[in-house]
Amino acid sequence: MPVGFDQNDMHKLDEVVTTRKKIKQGDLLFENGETFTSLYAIRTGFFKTSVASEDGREQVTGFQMAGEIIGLDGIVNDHHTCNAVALEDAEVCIMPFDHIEDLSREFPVLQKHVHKIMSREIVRENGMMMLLGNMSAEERLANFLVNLIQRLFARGQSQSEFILRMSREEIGSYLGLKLETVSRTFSKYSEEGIIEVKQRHIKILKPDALKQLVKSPSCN
Amino acid sequence: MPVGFDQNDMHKLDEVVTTRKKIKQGDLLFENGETFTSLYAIRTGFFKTSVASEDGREQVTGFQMAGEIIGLDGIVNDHHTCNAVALEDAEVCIMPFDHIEDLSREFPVLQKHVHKIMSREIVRENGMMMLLGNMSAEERLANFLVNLIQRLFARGQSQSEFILRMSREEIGSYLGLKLETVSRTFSKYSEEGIIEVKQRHIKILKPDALKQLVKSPSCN
DNA sequence: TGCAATCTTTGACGTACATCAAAAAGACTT
DNA sequence: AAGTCTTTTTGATGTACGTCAAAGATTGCA
Repeated sequence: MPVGFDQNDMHKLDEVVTTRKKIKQGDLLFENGETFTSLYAIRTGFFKTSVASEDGREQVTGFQMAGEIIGLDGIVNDHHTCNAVALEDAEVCIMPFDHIEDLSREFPVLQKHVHKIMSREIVRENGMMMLLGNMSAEERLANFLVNLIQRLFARGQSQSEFILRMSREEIGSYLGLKLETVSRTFSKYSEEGIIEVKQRHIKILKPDALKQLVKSPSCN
Repeated sequence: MPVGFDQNDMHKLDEVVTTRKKIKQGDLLFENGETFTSLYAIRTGFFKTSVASEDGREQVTGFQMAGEIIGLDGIVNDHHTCNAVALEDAEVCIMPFDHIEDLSREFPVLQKHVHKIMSREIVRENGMMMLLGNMSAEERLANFLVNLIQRLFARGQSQSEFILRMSREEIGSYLGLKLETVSRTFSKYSEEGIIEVKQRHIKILKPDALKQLVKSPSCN
């Protein structure tokens, strides 16, 4: 993943990434309370992470796609504090964290990489706090879509057309809204000709109109 | 800070922490856009961190007190993405991040420490997402107070009586509420005999009643 | 010591989103 | 292909919190 290695280094780094695991749609990769041992690099598929309150309310804390890392929450207390569920059949690389720590003492560039991944997550969550604390339903959904588009684009997929991997309820949970509000807001965009919505199939007609609705540093 | 060192190690670690800086109440420790060089360990005083949207809305992302670390947001892009303001006269240790990285390659226990600090922040923000996405005003404020009490207690201060370092507006911004709602909720608790409020002076009368209002894993 | 500025409280009223409900559209099963 | 289950959409109504406004309280400054 990181750059600046010779062949020999690469072999050592490969070690960290040897074991793979397939997760079926709907299955847990890890869950709250589980002992933390590894970070996971998503090779294919799509995940959501969520936390739950004592009385059972669920908050989706993120949607993760190929190339992204999950499991960082487990480092502090050697136990995971959130659940990670595959929203479609997926494959991950299991990266034992002890091993990552050993190697990143040896390779400064890996060390830096790990630090940046963690800091990026902190910054993303700062952006989510802004979204949840200050933004209207319309702004939240626009933000969500623009962010999704950017990440799909970075992976070489179409920016103008895609299929949502998650339900209205999961989007709502992520954005601090109820599913009905998410649905209504989709309909509103649709009426305004900004997007075309057919269930989970989304077509972006006016990307600029959408970006204009995003008044806040988009959360990466 | 971390344990498991001999004298010799300690001297090396001390290096990281040599430079100190005083910040006057109301002054910035760092701000959005500023180049990132260092993390800061708060020795004394009280800070808030906040992010701003394009159109100027502010979201307080955290309140930090003695012993806590700020600046982690700057690591990803070598620039800070939030503002850190002293809410009272403060003193911090400046810890150049390059130096931290060098030393943590040498000392596994420091390395682990750094990782845990970052992961702790991620978990805290997960809790904030739950708070902002799912909780009522009453639950949010109870959560805020219980968290504050715990942290003050950990520092040997009174759990039952303290002075808020921040305004109603800043509390509101942190909790995704308006200052009037914060004030009203304080008044409500007061009427119920749970706390006593005189401006920024808070006395906790029924700590258990407060804890019962917190239905979610308290955000550390 | 008084006056301005700021912060906090409280009241009256408005609104964005939640809730409740039911129909419509897909998806899954046998 | 029919039937069940789940998801999504849409409408009608409710409410928690926001907005606007004004009166204390506190702090700072001259």
